Amino acid sequence: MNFREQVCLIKENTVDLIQEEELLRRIEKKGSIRVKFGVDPTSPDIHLGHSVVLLKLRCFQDLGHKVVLLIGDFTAKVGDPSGRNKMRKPLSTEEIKANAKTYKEQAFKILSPEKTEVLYNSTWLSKMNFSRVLKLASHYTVARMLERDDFNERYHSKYPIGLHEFFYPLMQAYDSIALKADVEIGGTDQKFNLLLGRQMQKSYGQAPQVIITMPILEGTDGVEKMSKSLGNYIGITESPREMYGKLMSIPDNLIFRYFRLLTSLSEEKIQKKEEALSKGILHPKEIKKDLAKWIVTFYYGASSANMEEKRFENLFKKRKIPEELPSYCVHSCELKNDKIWIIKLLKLAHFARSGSEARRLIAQGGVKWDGKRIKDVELELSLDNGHILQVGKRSFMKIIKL
RNA sequence: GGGGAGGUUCCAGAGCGGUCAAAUGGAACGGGCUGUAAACCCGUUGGCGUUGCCUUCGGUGGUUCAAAUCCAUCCCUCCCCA
Repeated sequence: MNFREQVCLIKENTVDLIQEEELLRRIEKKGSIRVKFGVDPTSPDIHLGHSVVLLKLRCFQDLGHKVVLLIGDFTAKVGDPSGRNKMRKPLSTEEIKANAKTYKEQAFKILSPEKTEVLYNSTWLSKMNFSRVLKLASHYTVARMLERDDFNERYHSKYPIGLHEFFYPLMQAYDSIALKADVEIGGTDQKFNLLLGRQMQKSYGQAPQVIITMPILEGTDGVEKMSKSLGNYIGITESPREMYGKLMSIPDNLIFRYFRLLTSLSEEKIQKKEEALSKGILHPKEIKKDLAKWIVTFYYGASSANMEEKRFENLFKKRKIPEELPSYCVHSCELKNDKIWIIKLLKLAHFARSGSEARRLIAQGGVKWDGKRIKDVELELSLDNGHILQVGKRSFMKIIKL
């Protein structure tokens, strides 16, 4: 692949690439360049949203470039104010350490460890003395700092901005100087920080880094950005089953966005699918199945993906009861005259948290016993072996007498 | 330091003496429709072997036949001015 083609591939699906020509020049000159990606070891669980940037880094690695995974163990003590309207609470050293470890493990599901250099910014930041900090700060002005959306908003709505928070972008910029980064990549929410890195490198007599921003991925609800706290995320350590199921439940308008940002399927092939969909040749469900399979295969391999696909078809399309299901053993001491009251069983099997909830489920027609809908809340069930209790459309449990 | 607002059920947020297990919205759950979805429609959302009873509206005490609602006090949050 020639250099120009490399740049085109890198550029795919990015939001910003500043400056494209500079990127080309550096690749031509060096062959292999240093791509910086900084992570905040605050929440260790990586989800598909984070994977967008990681996959782009992987793309760099596949082209023979080096990724510098920078763990912001020092900056975590400040907390990135990006997109926040509050100060973050600083983490303890132990938490940071533990998070960094988990992060690395998860990131290497995507990145190639051989082509990744892991560094910690405490290495140089903890050695900064006050005069060096002052020098760093003198290269930037308050007014420019306040241009940043989140600071601006906080400033005008009178939310407190810790003075130390101004140092977050400065420290991040200093990291680029320390690393002599050729490229820095991040989500679009990082644009300000990334640009500042460019400017500070110039102030320190270095060639300014190329910056790349990647889109922020919407979560499974299709509206909000994917995040753990909103509960609309798909974690990369989730089981193949969860992952497949969640992917199948994303809204249709997200299918191609996910294809572009989460798979390495070529743009050309994605466009073919889009076309086939709009012409009605392909059903959206089929394309979504493809997507789910792609992603599950990436993380767990083809056999897992095939298994989940089959299971899914059986469960949802054919409405069959899955072959393997969790079971619950009823202790004989719970039985009266060899029978158990349905309400009690629902509570024991954790299908309902209270008797009232169990009654509600039955009243609403959500409970089935061996496939037959239960209507009577007073029902007493006799348990010989292997009955199946179903609540809602998807939860099944085999009930066994102990 | 001075002034003001407020803490209600999962969340947001009404209620301001009885008709309140508490409006409305979000979320969740169940049913329907479907492609498994989304959207949409209907229903449910304190507990109890449940036509009735019991416990909830920041904590504690009080007024009253009756308190989420009134009073006192304590705790906590937020805003404005300095």
